[in-house]
Amino acid sequence: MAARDLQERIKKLIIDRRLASGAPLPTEPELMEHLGASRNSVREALKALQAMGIVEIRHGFGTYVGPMSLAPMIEGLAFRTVAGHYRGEDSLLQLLELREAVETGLVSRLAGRMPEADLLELDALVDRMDEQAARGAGLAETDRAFHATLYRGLDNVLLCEVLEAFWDAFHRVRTDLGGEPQDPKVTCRQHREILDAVRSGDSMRAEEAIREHFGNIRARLSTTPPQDPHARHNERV
Amino acid sequence: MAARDLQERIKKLIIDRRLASGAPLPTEPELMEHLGASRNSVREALKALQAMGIVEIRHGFGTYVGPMSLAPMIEGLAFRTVAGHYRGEDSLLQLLELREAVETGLVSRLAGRMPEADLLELDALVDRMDEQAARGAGLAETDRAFHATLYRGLDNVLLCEVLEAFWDAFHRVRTDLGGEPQDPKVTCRQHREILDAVRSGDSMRAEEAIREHFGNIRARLSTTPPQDPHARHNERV
DNA sequence: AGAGTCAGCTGCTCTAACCAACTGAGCTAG
DNA sequence: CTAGCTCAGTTGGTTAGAGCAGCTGACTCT
Repeated sequence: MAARDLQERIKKLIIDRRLASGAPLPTEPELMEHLGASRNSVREALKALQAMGIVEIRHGFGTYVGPMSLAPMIEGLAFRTVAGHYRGEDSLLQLLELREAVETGLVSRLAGRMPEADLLELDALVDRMDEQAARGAGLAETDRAFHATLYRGLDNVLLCEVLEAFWDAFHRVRTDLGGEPQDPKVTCRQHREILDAVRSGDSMRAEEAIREHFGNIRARLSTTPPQDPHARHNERV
Repeated sequence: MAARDLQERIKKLIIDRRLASGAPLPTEPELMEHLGASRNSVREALKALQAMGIVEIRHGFGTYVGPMSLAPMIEGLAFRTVAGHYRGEDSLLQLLELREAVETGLVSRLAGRMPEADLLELDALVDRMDEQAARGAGLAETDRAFHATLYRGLDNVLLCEVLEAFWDAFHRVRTDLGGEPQDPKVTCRQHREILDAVRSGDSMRAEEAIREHFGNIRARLSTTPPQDPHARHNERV
C-alpha cells in the first residue's frame, strides 16, 4: 500500500517544488525522512520512477529529475513487439502500420508549408543518404534524421518526439530480430520522392510517396519469419 | 551495474519461455536463485518492470507477465504534461495538438470506408451523448468510446491503443488541472457532424469536422491559466 | 455436507551493514 | 607556486536477515 503512495508523493514533490528536468532531488536519506519510509521502499519507488523516465539516478552523484523523454515508451513498445513476435503475432508489422498510418496523415498536412530552411536541411540529408548508399554504409541514422526533420515543420515538439519514439522502437526491434536490410538505393530514391512531393505542395503525391516508402519496408518485413531467440546472442530486448 | 542487467535478464526470460500476458513468473526466491542476486535487487528490477507494464505483481499471489498495455505511457505523458504546465509551459495544448494532428490525418483515411456495423455503433454513442447532455451528465466516457470506435475502422489494434492512450493522458491532465468543462450540447453536435462526414465519405469534411471539434476544446483550454498545485487537494499526478 | 480455522505459500517492509562511484580538500612532488 | 595524487566524505548499489500482510487450500469441527 505504501509503495504506490511513495511514487505519487515523490511525483507530487517534483510538481510542488516546480523542479525542472535536471534539477536535483533529495538524497535517499533525506527522502527516507521526508517520506517516513525505509531506504528500501524509497529505492523501489525511485526505481519505478526511473523506469518511467521521471527520475534519473546517477551512482555516487545523486538523483535528478529525468529528461521526461519518451524513452520508456520506446522500451515498452519494443518489448511488447518483440514478445508478440516470438509468440507468432505480426506485432512488428502492426508497429510499422502504426507509423505508416500516422505519417501518411501528417505528411499531407505539411505539403507546401515547410519552411525553406527545413527543405534545405532535408536536401542535405538525402544527399548524405546517397553518399552513404554509394559507400555501402548503413543509413539508419540518416533515415531517422530525415523523418524527424520532416515533421519538425508541424511545429509540435511532442508530436516529433512521439514519431521519433515510434521510429526508434521499430528500428530497434527490427535490428534485434535480424531483419533483412533495405536496399539503400531504393530507400534513397523514395526519400527524395517524398521530399520532392512535399516541396511541390502536392499533398496526394506526398501521401503516396510515404505509402510507397513504407510499402517497401513492409515487403522486406514479410520475408523474415520469427526466429528462435536462443539462436541469437547478445540480444537487446 | 547488476540492476540494469537484472531487468534485461527477466525480460529475456519472458521472451525465451514465450510467456504470454497473464502467465505466471517465477517467485521472488526462485528469481533470486535463477539470477544469482539478492531479494532486494530482484524486487527493484521487478518494480521497474512493473512500472513499464511488463510485469504485474499481486500481493500474496504471485508475479505475472503484464498486460503490455500502454498504461505506463499514459502515466509518463500525463506527468510530463502536468509538470510542464505548472512550470508555465503550454504542455497541455501541445498534447491536444498532438491528438488533433494525428486524428485529422487519420479520419480522412477512413471516410467512406467504415464498416456499417461500426457506423451504427457510433450512431448509438452519439445518441447516448445527446441523452447524457440533456440530463446534464458528463460525457467523458462516451467521448472516449466514440473516438475509440471511430479508429477501430483502421484495423490496427496498436494504433487504437495509442490513440486511446493520448485521450486518457489528455483527459486525466485536464481534470487534474480543473479545466473548464465543455458545453455538452456543442460537443454532441460536433460528434454528430464528424460521424455524418465520415459516413458520407467526404474526407475533407471529416477533417474539418475533427478540426472544429478540437478547436472547441482548445478554446476552453486557453481560458484556464496554470494554478497553484497547493491550492488543489487530493491531486492525482 | 458446510462453514470456520489454520498452515503454507506469496509478496511487502524494515533494519543494518558493507560495496562502489564520484567529489573536493589537502598533500606531495616537480 | 603549480600540477598531480591521495584520501576522506558524500551519494547511490547490493546484500543479509527478520518480521508483516494478503491469499489459498486443506483440515477440522459442527
